[in-house]
Amino acid sequence: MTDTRVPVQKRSIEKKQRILNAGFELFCEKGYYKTNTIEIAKRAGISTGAVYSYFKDKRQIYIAAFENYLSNISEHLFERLDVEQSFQLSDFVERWITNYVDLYAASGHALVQLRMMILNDEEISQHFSDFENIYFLKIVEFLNRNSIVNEHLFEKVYTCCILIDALRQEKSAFSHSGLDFDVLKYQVTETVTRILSA
Amino acid sequence: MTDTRVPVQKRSIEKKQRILNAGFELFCEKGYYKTNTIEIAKRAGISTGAVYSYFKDKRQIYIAAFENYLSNISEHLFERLDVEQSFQLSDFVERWITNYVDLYAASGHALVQLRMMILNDEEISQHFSDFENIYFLKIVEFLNRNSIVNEHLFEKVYTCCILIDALRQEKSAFSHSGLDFDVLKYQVTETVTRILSA
Amino acid sequence: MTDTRVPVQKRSIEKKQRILNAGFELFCEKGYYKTNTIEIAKRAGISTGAVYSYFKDKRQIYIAAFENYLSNISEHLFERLDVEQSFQLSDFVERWITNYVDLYAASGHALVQLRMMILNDEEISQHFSDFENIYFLKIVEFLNRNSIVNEHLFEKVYTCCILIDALRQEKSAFSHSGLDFDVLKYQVTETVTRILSA
Amino acid sequence: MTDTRVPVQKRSIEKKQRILNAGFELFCEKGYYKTNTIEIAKRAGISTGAVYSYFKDKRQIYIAAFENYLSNISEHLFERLDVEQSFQLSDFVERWITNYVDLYAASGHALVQLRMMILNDEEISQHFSDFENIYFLKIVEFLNRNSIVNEHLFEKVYTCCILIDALRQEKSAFSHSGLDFDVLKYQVTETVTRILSA
DNA sequence: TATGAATGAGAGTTCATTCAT
DNA sequence: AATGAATGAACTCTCATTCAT
Repeated sequence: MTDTRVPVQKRSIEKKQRILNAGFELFCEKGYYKTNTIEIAKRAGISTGAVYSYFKDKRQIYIAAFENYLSNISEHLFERLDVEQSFQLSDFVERWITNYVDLYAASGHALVQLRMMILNDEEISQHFSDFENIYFLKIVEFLNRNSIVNEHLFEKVYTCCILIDALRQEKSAFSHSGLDFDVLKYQVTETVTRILSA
Repeated sequence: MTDTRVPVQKRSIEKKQRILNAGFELFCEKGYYKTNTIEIAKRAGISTGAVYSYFKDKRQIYIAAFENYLSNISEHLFERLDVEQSFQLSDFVERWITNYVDLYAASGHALVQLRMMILNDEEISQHFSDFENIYFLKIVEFLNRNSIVNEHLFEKVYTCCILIDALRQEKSAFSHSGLDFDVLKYQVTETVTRILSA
Repeated sequence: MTDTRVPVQKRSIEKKQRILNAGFELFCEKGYYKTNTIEIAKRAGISTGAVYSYFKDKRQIYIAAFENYLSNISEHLFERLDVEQSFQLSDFVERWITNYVDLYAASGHALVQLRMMILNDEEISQHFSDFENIYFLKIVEFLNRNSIVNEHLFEKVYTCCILIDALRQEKSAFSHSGLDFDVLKYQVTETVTRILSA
Repeated sequence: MTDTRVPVQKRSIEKKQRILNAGFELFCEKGYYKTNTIEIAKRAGISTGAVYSYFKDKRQIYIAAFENYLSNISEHLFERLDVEQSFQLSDFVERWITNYVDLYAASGHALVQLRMMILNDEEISQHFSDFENIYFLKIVEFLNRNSIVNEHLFEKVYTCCILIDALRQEKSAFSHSGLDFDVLKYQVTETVTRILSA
């Protein structure tokens, strides 16, 4: 079995990225099982065979694509949160929610698709089981740095994260008829602020 | 061409139920795409062909199995909520959370699997797109009957439902290391109560 | 293997006939391969199992059904041809053509279906390979009895049979747009008469 | 989902042709329903999967194979009929019969198999319902060009076509014991000539 | 004897992966 | 290095036939 190439040249790196983008798009649109490698190759503008010189198999594309996505988005989020100015909880919550919804809304079904694959595939599970934890811990750490040091902060942050993600999901994936997004956003902002200030 | 049988006799009904149970278990364990019909038949203790005299195709097994699951569990939940005694919000929240977690925890991955299929399969989507809404509305109605009539109640109930389901998920599907379940439960109970009493 | 029953009682004989009729209808409508035994049983008003106590397998139903059909129809045809009166060739041809078309038109696709099965199935082939020959020879014999004794009469009769069956087919199975049936009938009558009088 | 390939390169075109030939042979030998795709692939010297990159499904192989066959043979026939020389009816009939029998005899059962599928399969019916008409009309047109302009020419040509095909069938598919082929050929030639000269 | 639910081999088809070019 | 046609195992589903009731 040929080792999958570690791309060093510009062209190579760019191609690998094209595969990741094409794969990510398709996995989000149609799910892992309905996406086939030929289609990924086609959308990436390369040949089927080439895909396999960058990735051992379809699963590795999935893993890399979602790793890429999560780390990109997490990086962007924390960049936007970490503004140089005096820390105000209510400001922070507002920024957190707005930016989170914004950033994740673009790729609507990504997180549900990922959760499902974490359940159904051992290897994918191993790669991603911690990704949420890392996010939670980064938030906790960020709050600590800004002197928010509550009892049970981890559980509180977890609760807040869930609420914010529900808001994001309502916007980008599952809309429930009868729900007013702005009311919901207000509701979530209030609740998160209250939880963290307790 | 062969019509799917509508079982009327005991033996038949029981066999149909065995298929539903076998299917449901496997779909939860391994997901729709990794579960094959031969395996469903084997676990139900019948032949492949027999499966197809009860269900038109694999997708119909999925739909029936999850419909069965959701309606059963919803029925149980509302039975347990609807206790004859003076209504106390904090009692209600306590009962709601405890019973919800209990009932849904048993079949850990069911809801994530279902959500994924709702995203990725047109026909399944049509069958289930409303099931969450119905649950939310039942809760709203229940609260109304007990004189909880807030502004934006639907959005509030939605928020609460998300939190409670997150708690359930923490117990039965995705555990995050470092999270203390009891602390989380306390946290969720507090928050839900506060939201609904506002 | 249980021997298939030789029905002696009235009810039995009638049931066997019902299977033959149901089978024949379905085989003509949809062909051998698209007709299934459950459907035959259903149309015959008996159970699937019962079919197999009258016939060893599906193929035997086919064979018996077509044997039944062919002998019935042949009998009727020759009854109608064998009128007690002085023989006139042109009268005979007229009667032949009219009655043949009449009798066979009722079961439109039977003969094409049969021919195909004769090609595709060894056992069916053996049962029916002679059925046309017998018909040809009966006609030859009939003509001989009525003093039509030409050279190469067998080949002439064969040619006539083909023409008459083409007329029948035009009426009952494949119509070709632009063909006028009455003109064609006149054409065939003329040609047949001329061939036999030469 | 995978589009069927439209082959442009030599190798590809040749392979598609190999599938058509293998399919055609098998469909003629054993009929549509007894021929399976694995067997077609094997005889074409390729894998099962490859078949499906050239044809959407088994039925499309059938349709393409017979379309191919019919158009090839029709082309050859009319090439051979259209000799540059003064037109003589009796010469033409002789050439018609000889060449028709020759060309179609090679693939004995093709036409019976096709007729059966036209009866039993909606989609195949649509593709081929006109193929006989086209042949009849080409002959009519050919005769017109050569100044054979009778009343009811279409019906006459139809009758002739039937006779000639019966002769072909006698040679290549169903032989009737006791029939002398040469006598029959003479008989058909005579009859066709007489019909067309009337 | 009659039933019709059950069987399971075998069909058509898909698609992740390979490899000759 | 790149291509994309080819592979073939594995899937879903059908139906002639059997056999417990």
